[in-house]
Amino acid sequence: MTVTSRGGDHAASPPSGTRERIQAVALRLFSEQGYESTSMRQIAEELGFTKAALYYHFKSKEDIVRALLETMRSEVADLVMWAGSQEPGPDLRRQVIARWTAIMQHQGLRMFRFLSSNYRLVRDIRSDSGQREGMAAAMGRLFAVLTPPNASVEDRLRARFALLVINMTGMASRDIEADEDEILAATARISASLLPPEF
Amino acid sequence: MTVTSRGGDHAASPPSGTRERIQAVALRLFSEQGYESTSMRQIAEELGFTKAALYYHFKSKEDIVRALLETMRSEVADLVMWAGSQEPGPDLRRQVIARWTAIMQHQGLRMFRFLSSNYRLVRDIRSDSGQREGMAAAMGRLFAVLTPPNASVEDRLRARFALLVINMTGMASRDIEADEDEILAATARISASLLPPEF
DNA sequence: GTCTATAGGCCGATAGAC
DNA sequence: GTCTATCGGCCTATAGAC
Repeated sequence: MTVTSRGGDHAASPPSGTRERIQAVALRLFSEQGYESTSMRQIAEELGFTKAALYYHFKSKEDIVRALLETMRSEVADLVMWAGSQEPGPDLRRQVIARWTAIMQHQGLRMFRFLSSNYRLVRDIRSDSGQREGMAAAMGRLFAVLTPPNASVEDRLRARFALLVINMTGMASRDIEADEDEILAATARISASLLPPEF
Repeated sequence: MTVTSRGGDHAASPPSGTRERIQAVALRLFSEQGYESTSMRQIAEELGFTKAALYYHFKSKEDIVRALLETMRSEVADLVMWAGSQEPGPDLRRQVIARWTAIMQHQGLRMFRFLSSNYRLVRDIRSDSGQREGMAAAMGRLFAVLTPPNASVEDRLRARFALLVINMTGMASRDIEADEDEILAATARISASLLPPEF
């Protein structure tokens, strides 16, 4: 998955890993400082080379965002595909919460932070690149796993909040002194209690 | 409250309302487009004058942020003071949710969006202005109203999530087709169900 | 209170050498 | 793949006229 072309040569070139390193650094800086206040120069210097070298790997700053979006989209799509292959039921819903938590502990939290702080940027980038299916659609299919077919508005909201509280854990626990593990376990219980009742 | 000085003359000058109009426009643009991509020129033109005139009212762009922070801080402090004067109990907790919802429907949602997208900026601005008590402290006292004295980690998280879901309603309901009123009512029920049980 | 004009700096992006 | 050098543009902020 994610077969995007290099800047200089063609597709599927030997995996130097430079693009991935650029993406990771860029995502970290975007989520910590904001997209606009992170310059191409800063990203490059953090990686030990100059801005011009960066433009060899990505043809523009927005192109880095496009790559980040594709990475996250494919991660969500994978989770949805896995969920679609399982038996529906309370057990599946608990496992979706666990997997979502795992994604959010990887690069996901940074990604989520970036997405919610740059709604317009992301929307505008995605609308000019004719993408097959966006992350919003993938999220919609994920929520469908968590809700009965003709769920009420409240139940549909509950499904969305059940995943959102996981993303908000950092913000909510900033002033709570307790191990991270205890906080994550408590959040998982709260998330499960938010899910709409059995169906 | 909020007796900050004008740019040109001294304190308590006649309420031309220009500062307030500048704050409102700036907050809207900051929350919609981001702080960095909103320029002083754009704020000024939206109000029908030029950038230089803006610098008469606020000595810098960060100074606008300082004024916005003070406005929000005093709103939270007022809510905390009111809650402190009431009888504790389930009824008070429901009313705090209702008042929080009201604040968030005023300028609060924009403020919250701005705060969570510009954590570093806000922290750096507040640390060099020696402010008596920050918003974080005011929020802490608000959470205390919603939790028993020696609450568990889970209950403390529940209190924070109960308020956070109200701020997250817009994001969670983006793909749900229903009136705003129905969504708000459902969110209020979910928020109440998140509060830690009676104490 | 609002204006024009400008200083001084950083930005994204490109050209072309190595 | 990485570099130096540069372009054109927009930014925050200030000076000084009205």
